[in-house]
Amino acid sequence: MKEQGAKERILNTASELFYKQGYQATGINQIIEEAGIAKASLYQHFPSKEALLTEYLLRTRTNNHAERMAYIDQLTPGREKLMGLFEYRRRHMEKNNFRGCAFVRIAYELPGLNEDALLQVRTHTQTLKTFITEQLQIIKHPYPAAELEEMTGMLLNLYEGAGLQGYIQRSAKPVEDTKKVVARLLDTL
Amino acid sequence: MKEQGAKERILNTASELFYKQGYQATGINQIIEEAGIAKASLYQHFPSKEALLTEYLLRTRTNNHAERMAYIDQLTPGREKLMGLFEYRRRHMEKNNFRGCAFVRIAYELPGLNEDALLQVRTHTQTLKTFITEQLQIIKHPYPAAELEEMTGMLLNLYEGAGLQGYIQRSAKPVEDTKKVVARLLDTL
DNA sequence: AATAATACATACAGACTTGTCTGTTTTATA
DNA sequence: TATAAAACAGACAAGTCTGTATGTATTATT
Repeated sequence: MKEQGAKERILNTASELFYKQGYQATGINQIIEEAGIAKASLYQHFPSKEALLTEYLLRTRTNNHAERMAYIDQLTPGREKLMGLFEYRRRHMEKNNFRGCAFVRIAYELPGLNEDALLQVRTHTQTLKTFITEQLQIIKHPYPAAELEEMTGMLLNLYEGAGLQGYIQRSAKPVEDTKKVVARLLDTL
Repeated sequence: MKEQGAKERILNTASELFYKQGYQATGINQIIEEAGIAKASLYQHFPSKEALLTEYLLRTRTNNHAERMAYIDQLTPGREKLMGLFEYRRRHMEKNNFRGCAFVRIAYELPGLNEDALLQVRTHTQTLKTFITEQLQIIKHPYPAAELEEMTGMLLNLYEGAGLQGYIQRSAKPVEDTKKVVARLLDTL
């Protein structure tokens, strides 16, 4: 059966392996073997391993965002959507065996990340930040700019900090605990 | 001049390189070259590269802790010491060109980290947690157990989250902003 | 059915990796 | 000063890595 084009199959396999094993630990040969394609075919679609990384990051960012939004869209704007962000992270962690955020992983694995890739990581962060700000403004309106920015930063830190702890402990508890704290925090607004 | 023993020189060089470039990106050959020792000498002191990693983590944990405490010891217990933790992180980041926490780096670079190494990472986290709890108890006494644990987790998340953001943005701003938020947070106790 | 594009298998280059081994030279101790 | 320990230089093994090249087979289009 001809499920999908070679290019798609390569990128799917590479993405999975990059995320699970890391970029450096994943060799071209493993990718072509698991994707079931020839090496020459890979290099016809991607000029280098690094190009594969760039596309992986781009695609993962889009996919992650879409999936997250698909979950959050069902919720009512404001407080509920904000809580949904944390709940989604909890589910994501359990589904992915506590492997953490793909972008944080890459950022830490490759200290000398090229500018393109680093931009993807920063864009991902910015997306989260914007989302948080928007929801906060729905909860409390008007929200003084300085306070709004402060609160946004705080929630982002809690979000990332909980994710990091969850990864290190291989547990959903940090995120669950943080969810409760955030719930209380939002009540004070 | 005979500055230091070969073993020390190896470990110093390896530590520096592991931290700056990452573990995988650092080769044995680079270590011996920059340390100015022979390859045979390295393998007389360390059975493998992985053993070098283990000692690196152990030593870094001890050193980091000692250095942090040397700074914090000058401060008065409670609120000031807690703020000192964040201020120390800010300084540490600037001094180290925003390369982030050595343990977080390793934890993300090597998804399949061996148990010994992972234990070092977790111990580091636990040390921070304990410190935070102690200082909180000084500020507010008695502190109900549930609330104390909650507040500890929150501060740890803010600490780690700010560090992560600072690393990604290569900026001290996230930590500085978080410092202010924490200051206000501690006032409410 | 002929042509063009795509994917195939696989050998190969060249550089890298960790770790071993041999033998020499320096250093410290008795 | 003799002996033992440690560090030296550097070749080598055995394997990995990315990327290229050659030529064949499959697929799609005209």
